[in-house]
Amino acid sequence: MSMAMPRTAKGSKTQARLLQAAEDLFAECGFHEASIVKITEKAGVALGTFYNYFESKLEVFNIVVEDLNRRVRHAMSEASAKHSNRLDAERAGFVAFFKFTAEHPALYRIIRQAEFVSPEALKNHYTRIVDGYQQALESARSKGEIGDVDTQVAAWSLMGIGELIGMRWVLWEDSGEVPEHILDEMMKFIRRAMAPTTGNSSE
Amino acid sequence: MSMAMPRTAKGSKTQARLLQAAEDLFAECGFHEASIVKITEKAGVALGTFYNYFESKLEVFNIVVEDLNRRVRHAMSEASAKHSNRLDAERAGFVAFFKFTAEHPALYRIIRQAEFVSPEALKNHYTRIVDGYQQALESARSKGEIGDVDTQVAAWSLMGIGELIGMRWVLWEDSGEVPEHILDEMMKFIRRAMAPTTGNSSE
Amino acid sequence: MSMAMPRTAKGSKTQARLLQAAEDLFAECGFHEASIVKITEKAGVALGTFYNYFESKLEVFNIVVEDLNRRVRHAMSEASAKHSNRLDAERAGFVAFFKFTAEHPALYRIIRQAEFVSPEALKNHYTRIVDGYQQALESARSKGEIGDVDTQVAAWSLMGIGELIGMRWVLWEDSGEVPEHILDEMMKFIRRAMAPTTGNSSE
Amino acid sequence: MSMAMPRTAKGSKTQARLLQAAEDLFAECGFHEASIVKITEKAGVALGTFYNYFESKLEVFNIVVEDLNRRVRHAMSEASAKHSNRLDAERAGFVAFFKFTAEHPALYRIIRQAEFVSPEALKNHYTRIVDGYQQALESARSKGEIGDVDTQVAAWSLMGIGELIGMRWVLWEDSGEVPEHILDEMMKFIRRAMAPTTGNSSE
DNA sequence: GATGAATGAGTGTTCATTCAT
DNA sequence: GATGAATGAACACTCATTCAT
Repeated sequence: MSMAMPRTAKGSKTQARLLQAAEDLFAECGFHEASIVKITEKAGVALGTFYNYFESKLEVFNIVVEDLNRRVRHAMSEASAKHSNRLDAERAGFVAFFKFTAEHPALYRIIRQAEFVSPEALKNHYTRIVDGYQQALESARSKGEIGDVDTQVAAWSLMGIGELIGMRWVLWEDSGEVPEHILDEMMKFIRRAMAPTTGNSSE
Repeated sequence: MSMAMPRTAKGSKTQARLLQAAEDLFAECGFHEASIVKITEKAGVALGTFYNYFESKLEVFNIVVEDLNRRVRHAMSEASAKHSNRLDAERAGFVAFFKFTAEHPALYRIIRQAEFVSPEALKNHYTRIVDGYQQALESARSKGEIGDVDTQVAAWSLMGIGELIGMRWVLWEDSGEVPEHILDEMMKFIRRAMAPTTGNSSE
Repeated sequence: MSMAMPRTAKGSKTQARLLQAAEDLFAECGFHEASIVKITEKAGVALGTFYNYFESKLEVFNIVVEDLNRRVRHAMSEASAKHSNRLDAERAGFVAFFKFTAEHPALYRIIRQAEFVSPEALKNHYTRIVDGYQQALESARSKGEIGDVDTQVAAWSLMGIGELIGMRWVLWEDSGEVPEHILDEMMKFIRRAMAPTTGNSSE
Repeated sequence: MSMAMPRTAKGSKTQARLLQAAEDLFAECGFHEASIVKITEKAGVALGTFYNYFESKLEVFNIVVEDLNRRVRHAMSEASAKHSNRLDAERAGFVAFFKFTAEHPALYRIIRQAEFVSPEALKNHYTRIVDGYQQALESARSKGEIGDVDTQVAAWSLMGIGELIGMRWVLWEDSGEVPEHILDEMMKFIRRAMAPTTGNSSE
């Protein structure tokens, strides 16, 4: 949240290099294995330089998490924004999420670390994404694009679906891509779950 | 996986105490903070005793994960087994899962650590649970209890839904329980997603 | 000892600010905790500026010690000077010493650090004060104001008495003042010790 | 105060070696320069071994201070005890103090460090010694061996005299001994200061 | 003259693991 | 089988000092 602002352009560059190195290493080896030595080596600066820009390893972790969170939300909302229909937007959002995941495996890997490293960060990350979902769903529901679902539950469910499908197909498969047909099936699942109620009811 | 078998009854007890202490500490402070000293202290034995029963800290971690996985699956399948209808069974399974989560926060907390500590353990954990789901879904589909869904995608989706709803309401709320109406809404969501196809079309 | 002379008035001011900051910090947190960063921050200048005025942390420490020494001796001799009788002068000197101690706890705190930081500084500090005492005693003795005491031993003894009484009542008591009756008792002690020999002898 | 008790004889020996090494090094290079690496090297054990016996560097420092304090007081009281007259006892006590100082320069050097390292330790050290003095003086006064002095002020004064004479002649002189005549003069000074009042009055 | 980025040796401390008893 | 002393590599972090701008 804080992150001392460098006073010179050179300083900014160094700080950016350190942040990138930290993100990479957290993703690659996790919080505990990503030592300051490794981070500074990767960034090509001396050990002590780290502490010119960050107060602690924890601070840099939090910054990286915040940053990833901002970026993934940006990617998702930008992708959704191109579609007027909620369900199309939904699909686009998921595709963006999976793409981001493929390009930044750091997202999953780092978030999971947060449990013990910085519990608040973990909570914030999920809450922010879900809040975005929920707002979109509220609006879609009022337009009749989706059925009369509980948007909060639906939002957390969507987050969960994306999370595990992403883990299974993006992270665990070498391709790093959710195959088209899996994506289709997933969207079918979601559409049915939230379809506008045309008199059907399973209760 | 192996875990040297104790020769005497006393030995078995010591080993069990160590395992329990390890599980507690992994859940409480995470893999890295849970030192062997702490584990042996909590178990009430000398430091060296640990290595009479386990080859390494990693081994005990894997055993704990396997154990938790076995227990949660057991709890879920036992709960489901009481119901003949798949969707009722589904609900019962989720309830069992949330109950287990409430009683063993270790499940989440430890699994997340696995990412870097023992990636295989992470994969196994999810895969086993999902495989169980999938088989149940296959069978339910052939009986017409659920629609013509892709069981693999559905299984991972259910896992994801349970995972995040559990995190949000069991782990993050003091009550440690998913409120009844949230559970209902979640089941509605799932039922609609997998409802037997009665001529509906989502395109 | 040297201390590079600033070329400009602004420079002199900066140097003075650094010296004051250093004195304050040495007194407050000790030599080792008083980092250059803290000193420059307190002085309101950039880190590097420190080295425009001082060669090293040690140099500034020595200067601070010398300075305190000069000031305390000045305070004491000025106070004594107002009295013609040695024993009255003595009392006035002690009062001045205690007052200085109260206003500059740095004196004790810094001097004690000197043991390892700059042994010479420690030695100089005490020697100079004691030398002053001794000269005054010599002169007083020749005038018959005090008895036939060994002035060197007496001088060191007086120093010791002042040192510990000051520590006990000025430094350790919140009041920061030696109570009147303690001062009186102390002076009685000293007077008797050095009283002109009127034929009494305790041997 | 605490200091984990070793469970085996070997452990006790190691702990004792570490304590001795710590005392030596604190005396030789001061608290800050006496690193754990140096201490363990001097003790001939591995770095980590230190932490089997002490919780921190500070703890070992406090223990060393307490220990020195106990020993010097023991040496002094033992020496005084042989004399029935207070003034003789006084002299013997000082001699013992100077002897201890010569053999354990650590005493001064370490105590002075305490200012910032462990202020309580500093206070305790002086207070305990002075308290002992004061009691002895009380008793001597009631027996008429010394005059009607304020024992508290006298005790702190004696402490101060011993402190500075010791520093000047034991620590700063190569001989490491207070020359006989200096000792004599010092005792004369003290005797006069506390002589039984035979009708004299300096006011 | 003033700045602040960069350095890297050094610190206290932790901890999984080994092994003699 | 149980113990606990011993190990030493590793860690996060500090700080006096240098130097290009």
